[in-house]
Amino acid sequence: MILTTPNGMDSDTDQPAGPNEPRLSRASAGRLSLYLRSLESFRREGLGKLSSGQLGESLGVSDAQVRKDLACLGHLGQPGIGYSTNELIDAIRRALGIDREWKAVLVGVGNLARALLRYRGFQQQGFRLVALCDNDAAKVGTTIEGLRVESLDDLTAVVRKTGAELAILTVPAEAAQAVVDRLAATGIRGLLNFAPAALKVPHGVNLVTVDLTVQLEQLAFLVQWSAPER
Amino acid sequence: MILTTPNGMDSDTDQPAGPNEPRLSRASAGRLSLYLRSLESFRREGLGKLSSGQLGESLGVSDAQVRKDLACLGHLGQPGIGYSTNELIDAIRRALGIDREWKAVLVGVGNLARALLRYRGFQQQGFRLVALCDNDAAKVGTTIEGLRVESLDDLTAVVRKTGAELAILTVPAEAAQAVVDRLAATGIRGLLNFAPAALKVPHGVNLVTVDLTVQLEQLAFLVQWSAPER
DNA sequence: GGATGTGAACGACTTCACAGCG
DNA sequence: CGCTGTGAAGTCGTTCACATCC
Repeated sequence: MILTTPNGMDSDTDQPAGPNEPRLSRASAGRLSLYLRSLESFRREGLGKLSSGQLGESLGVSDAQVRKDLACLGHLGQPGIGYSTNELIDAIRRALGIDREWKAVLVGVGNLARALLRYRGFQQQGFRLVALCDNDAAKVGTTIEGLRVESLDDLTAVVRKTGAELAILTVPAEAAQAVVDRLAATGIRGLLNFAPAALKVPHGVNLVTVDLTVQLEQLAFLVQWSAPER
Repeated sequence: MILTTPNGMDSDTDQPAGPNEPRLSRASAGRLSLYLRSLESFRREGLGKLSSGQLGESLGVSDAQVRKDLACLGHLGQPGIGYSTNELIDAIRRALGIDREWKAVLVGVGNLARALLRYRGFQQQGFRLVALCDNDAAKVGTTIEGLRVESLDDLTAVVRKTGAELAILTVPAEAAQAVVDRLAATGIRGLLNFAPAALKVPHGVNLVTVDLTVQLEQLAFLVQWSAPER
């Protein structure tokens, strides 16, 4: 499988062209995650089969869009019948690369980090937080949710020992780039960044940034220019 | 100003067509937030003027893209010179509707809520958390960061008294839809949802969902299908 | 009949390229 | 000359419509 690489904005995932299977755009990948969430919910309700229309409706996506997205994963649907919930879930997890466990190290032990540590949703999707790092000497050595806080200086050792491939950044914006550079040097392959900063990552390291302020601003924008006049 | 309404996916911001100023796509709006972050950083460094190239480079956006985005805000650039940092910041804040204070009520007092409460970035961008609600009787009446936790049953009164227009949802996925319905009834106009659930909002209420698991999945996807074979 | 898979049409967004201004 | 603003061209993604299969 190969993914299409439209505009950049973050990450620098250059695609070193593999075999020419049907391409999976990043937009599709984003929706696949959502389909997965819906499908799991449908499965809990005991629904074994569903149509593109049903799946789409729950998310506000057109049936055609759903079929297009799913078509990339192979011939999973049966005309006249629909898709098997279980097969879809498996196929999507495979396509997203989450049909296995991913280990992540959490860098920056603040309130957000604590919240993420206690969040069960990550585990459920196969993400495991295996280590904690911070440069605050007062925090190093303390234990949170069963994990000992390690020094930032030991980053390389920690990554190597735990085998973490991903890192979650919950450090202040000013410190973020420096931490990224150190993380890149450890061979980490993916970064989930919560700092409100535009980060540069070297080739081969993937970056996804979640800027909560940006999300709030988008919301304000929508509200501001939507219906009822004020 | 009026915004273009491409595909839905979340929110239901129907655009009741206003005067035909240059349109601001949602994609552009997302970038404007990022420009803003960069511009503030440039300003802190004392940079009074900059070009579309400089601004774009810091974010991995082409200079042409930056100019196109900024062109919607009026004639701000001077050929041969560039843009004024201050003017740009003001114009973007106006365009995004954040040239004023937005009050928000936080519903669901868990770890994430605590992290958000302590996060200073919101205040800095003009977002103020003015109230806290939870349906857990054990939490009601306690105080966090100077805010008293109110009962969910008092939601309407709380919203009315504080004048909150936005709500931030940090409740479990199962509870989310019910809370949304109650919030919608209070006349809230925007929702920032952190629950991993596909929510339905009535007409006139705007929704932005931040699903942290989705973001991690995107990252796994990128790493999985990027360079170095494993 | 009911639902999939898919080319073709369409629309939105991005990049290109250049005229025009400071 | 440098940089903006902008039509034109190009690319990407979504919707339509229908042949096809159960």
